[in-house]
Amino acid sequence: MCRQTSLGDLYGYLLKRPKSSSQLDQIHAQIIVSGLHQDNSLIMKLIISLMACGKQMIASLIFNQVEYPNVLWTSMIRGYSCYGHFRESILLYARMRHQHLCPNNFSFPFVLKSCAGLKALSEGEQIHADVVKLGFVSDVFVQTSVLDMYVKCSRIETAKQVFDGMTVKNVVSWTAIIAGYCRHGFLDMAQELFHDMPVRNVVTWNALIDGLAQFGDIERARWYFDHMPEKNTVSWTIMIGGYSRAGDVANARLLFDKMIDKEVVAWTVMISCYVQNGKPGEAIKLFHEMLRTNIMVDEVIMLALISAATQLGSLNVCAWIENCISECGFGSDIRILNAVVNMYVQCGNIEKAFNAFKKIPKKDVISYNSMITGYAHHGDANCALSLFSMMIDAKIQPNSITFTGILTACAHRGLVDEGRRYFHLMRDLGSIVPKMEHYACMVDLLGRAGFIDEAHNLISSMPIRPEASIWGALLGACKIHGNLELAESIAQKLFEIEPENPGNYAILANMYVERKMWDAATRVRMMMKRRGVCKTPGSSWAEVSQLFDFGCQIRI
DNA sequence: TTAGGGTTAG
Repeated sequence: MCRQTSLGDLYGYLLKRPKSSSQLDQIHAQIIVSGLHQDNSLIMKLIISLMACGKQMIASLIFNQVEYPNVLWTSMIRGYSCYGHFRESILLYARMRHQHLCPNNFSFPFVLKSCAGLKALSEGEQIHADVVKLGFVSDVFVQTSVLDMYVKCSRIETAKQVFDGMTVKNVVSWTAIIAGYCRHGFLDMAQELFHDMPVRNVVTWNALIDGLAQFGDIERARWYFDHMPEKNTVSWTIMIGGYSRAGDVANARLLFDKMIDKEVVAWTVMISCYVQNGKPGEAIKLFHEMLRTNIMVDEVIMLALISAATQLGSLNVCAWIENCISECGFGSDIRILNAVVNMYVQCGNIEKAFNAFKKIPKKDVISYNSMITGYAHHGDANCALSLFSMMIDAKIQPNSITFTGILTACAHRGLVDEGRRYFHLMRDLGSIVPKMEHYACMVDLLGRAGFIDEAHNLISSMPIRPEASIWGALLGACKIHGNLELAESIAQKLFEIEPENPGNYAILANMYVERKMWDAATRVRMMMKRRGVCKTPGSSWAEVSQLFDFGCQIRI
């Protein structure tokens, strides 16, 4: 760009929406050199372009240097909102109001979208108050945004009140409230409004079909799909997704094959359909088919594919996926990198999981949790614990899932002292209130190691009602350590809480058999028969083997 | 301003 760039040239460059930030730097420099840095119209285009390529910090600096920003406030609010910086968008709106500046009809839809995105109801309500106070109640754009904000913040009744109060409604307002009812499962209300509304567009039809498909009324969804006046790719995709959720892979594929213009979303839905319905091989096959088209692979389809590989459990496929990830340039997407760690953990290859973990440049709590849990299930408590130390050193705040992993690791290896220490550390370090699974680990750990009273006391001290699995762990410990008296009282409790679980009967009966207390064993066996527990399907292998020990006939 | 995709720790 030459130094004597005209104003027209600068507009031209900005209207082309250049993607490279170095180009934008040059344009910005040129604007300054030309003394146009207070030209709001030009700066507005620069700000939007900067936002589009993720340079919101620079956009903000430029904005702050403009003496009379006027309409630029809205540009900034819009830029933040459109590129997902919802918090910044709301904060800027607040700053604007703090300076007693008045938002315009374009500011509201964007800042309200940010509130919706964050489910920031309280902020949304304050902005709604501004809408009323500043006289935008008859603006259909603004009112529809208010309505939609309430829908997304799960305040469907308030949204309906706003809708009813609107003096002017358009197809978007009607669609927004119908989509709101669909989202919350009020399908009758949605259908009533759908039939009442004067004009419908394809978005309205799609919203209703999606609602019906989401909530399982796939046949009615199909009826609307077949009767809609015009379909777009979204309509087809919604219907395929509906069949997928209903487990109807054949119909999903039938529609997918009939689709003319398949874009990446449709491919993702079909691939996920195979994954969610236990056909990961088909998912991979379909992805290969997609690669033969001109469709661009994106992060979302890559995550669906990782899911397929995780389910498939083939290391060759995993390696191929890793290759795809680096070829596509997704190597810095933390969601993808975490999913890869999990993929190897689930496939049982802890070394490869750790290699993938090491490659994550900026690890987050999920990265650490995936790996710690991987080690825990793999029985490698030392690695799990040292990773925990690394996590603390890296200033990553552990959460309740981290401690579930740590306590599981301790329980697997019988590390009682460490388990006790981490159980207490949980509160001290992270102010984390122990949940059911933490208590379950501790009871299992203490009980197996023979600290039955301590485990029992821990259960008694629980502020939440212990689940059957907690008592089950203690019953198992009683069996290991031959504490019949406590086992009897726990078993009685379990017979009431989960009378259908054959394992509890089997443990108690086996304990009687070990002591040659035949009558007592028979009583348990009779109770089990009376309740038809033997025939309960879905027993775990541990339970089944216990039943065989007990001499009970079980049909598998 | 309204409609469609995925995922990770338990």
